Amino acid sequence: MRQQNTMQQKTQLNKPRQKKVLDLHSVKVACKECSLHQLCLPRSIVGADLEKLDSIIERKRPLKRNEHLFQVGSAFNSIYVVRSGSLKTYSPTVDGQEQVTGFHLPGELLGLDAIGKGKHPCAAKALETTSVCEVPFEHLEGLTQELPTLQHQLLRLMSKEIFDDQELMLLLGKKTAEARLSAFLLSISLRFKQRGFSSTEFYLSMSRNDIANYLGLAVETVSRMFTRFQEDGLIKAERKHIVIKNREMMKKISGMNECCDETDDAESQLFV
Amino acid sequence: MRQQNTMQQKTQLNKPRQKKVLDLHSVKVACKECSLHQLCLPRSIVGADLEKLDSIIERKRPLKRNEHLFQVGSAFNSIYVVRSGSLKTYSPTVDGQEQVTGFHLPGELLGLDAIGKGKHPCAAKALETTSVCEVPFEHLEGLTQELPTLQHQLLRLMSKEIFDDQELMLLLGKKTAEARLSAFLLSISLRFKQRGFSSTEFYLSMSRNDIANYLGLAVETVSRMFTRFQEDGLIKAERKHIVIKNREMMKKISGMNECCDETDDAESQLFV
DNA sequence: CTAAACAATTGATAAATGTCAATTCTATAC
DNA sequence: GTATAGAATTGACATTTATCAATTGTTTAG
Repeated sequence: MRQQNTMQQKTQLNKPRQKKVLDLHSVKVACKECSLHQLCLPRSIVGADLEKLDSIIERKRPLKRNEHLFQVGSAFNSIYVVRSGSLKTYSPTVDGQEQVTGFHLPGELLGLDAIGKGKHPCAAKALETTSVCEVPFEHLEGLTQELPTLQHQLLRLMSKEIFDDQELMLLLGKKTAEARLSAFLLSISLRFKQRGFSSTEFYLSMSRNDIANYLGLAVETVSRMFTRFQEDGLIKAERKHIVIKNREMMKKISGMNECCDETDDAESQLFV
Repeated sequence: MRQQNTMQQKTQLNKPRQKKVLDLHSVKVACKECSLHQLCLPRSIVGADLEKLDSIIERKRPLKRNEHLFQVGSAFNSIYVVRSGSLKTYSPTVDGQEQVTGFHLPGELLGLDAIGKGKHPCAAKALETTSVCEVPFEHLEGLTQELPTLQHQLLRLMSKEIFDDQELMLLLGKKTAEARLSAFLLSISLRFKQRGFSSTEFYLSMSRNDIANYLGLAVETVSRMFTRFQEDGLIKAERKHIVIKNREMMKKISGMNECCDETDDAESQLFV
């Protein structure tokens, strides 16, 4: 067995049993002690400000696989930060199918798309055991009035979200199946890296079906692409366990801009 | 000749020569007198607050067709509101092509995707003679500290942008060529309607090439779809002049959710 | 541990879309 | 007004991807 960290495991490793241990019943770990602290908090927020921020954040019991964080059309009250595990967001389509709109890894946000209309345009479902921080939006908005840095941070994060969505549109709009899957894997890889996980070896928590749905392809096509990538020595794929073997070639195939590259530095992921 | 209002003409019509006329050299019309006033300003901003807001907004000379508002990679200083005319935004791709990421009609915003990194990830080019309001972001951010309503408005608008992008991703990800084009036309139609233009008859300021590029299709496919839609009595298309003849059928073809429907009320378009 | 449900893969075929090429239409420059 | 370049349309053909069907592998519930 080689070393195979799921998002779950990594989070656990980072926070070995200390004073307060993450347990399924009472999750009450202050922001200061959270394993995602460095990723999650704006650097500039410290001391008393940090206390303020911490005081508004609610920690919910972890979600089990397939449990919903919120449903389509439900009232928007909070935004969420993934602490460990992962979720997918999806919308219902006219024909009763679901359409996957995104995957959310540790340190990433959910719910920003709901601010405008005051209700969630999509549902969020856990892909594995997952814990999130809940940030009541009214409180957050109030706090931003006191803390200009926080406001700036929030605007930056929303802007990043817009930017990322547009990146993805580039992908979905134009490319072939192999370009899409390649770019998808690189995107996941980069996001893992930004959170301190391995960028060359990781577990995909989502099914082939979810990936296909997300990329606008048939499951069979995705499966065939995985096979082909493997034959071509680009990756090693054993079900959900993925090893990136030839990143450069994958970049070429995906037709990615440089901007989607590792040039992204830590700054862009900070939050609340 | 039937009545054919371009975005240009409509804007002119709404603001017949008054005290201050829009001329190509010195555009200095205060927000209060702007034809987009009702669309553009949060209702709640009045009196002294309006003056403040107005004071930070700069008005540039109109752009001619094919002129750039900003280039890829240029420093982010301001966000922009389209007053009349229209623009497209696009990114360069690896193979030197451009990839169209969006079209921007009167009352709509540009530049929100640049806040995060401090530089524009895409370029913006005028599709016709176009005038915009420039809102220096630092000033705006400062103002939001004084005016909570404005802050709320800004967050809502950014959220809407995220929401809209995800709508589009749904489209690009999954659908057939006819679904894409149909949804595209309905989207344009709805946006015209929200700005007070006709939703059944309008001019497309962008070329078939731009549309195809945007939708991730070949020009030829788009052209054939236009032809087929016409044969099927869905639309009447004479080059850029479009008449929607069977909106219901088009909705069905596009596989759109109800949420993209006319249910969108005026609230969602207000801005700065 | 076993059965049953589900997920993933693979093959054969059909349908959709892209590519190449030719033609017509439109706008622009002189 | 005419010439020219660009945009849009149309047809023939090649390629990609979806669909249908069968098989294998994996997880879950009892």
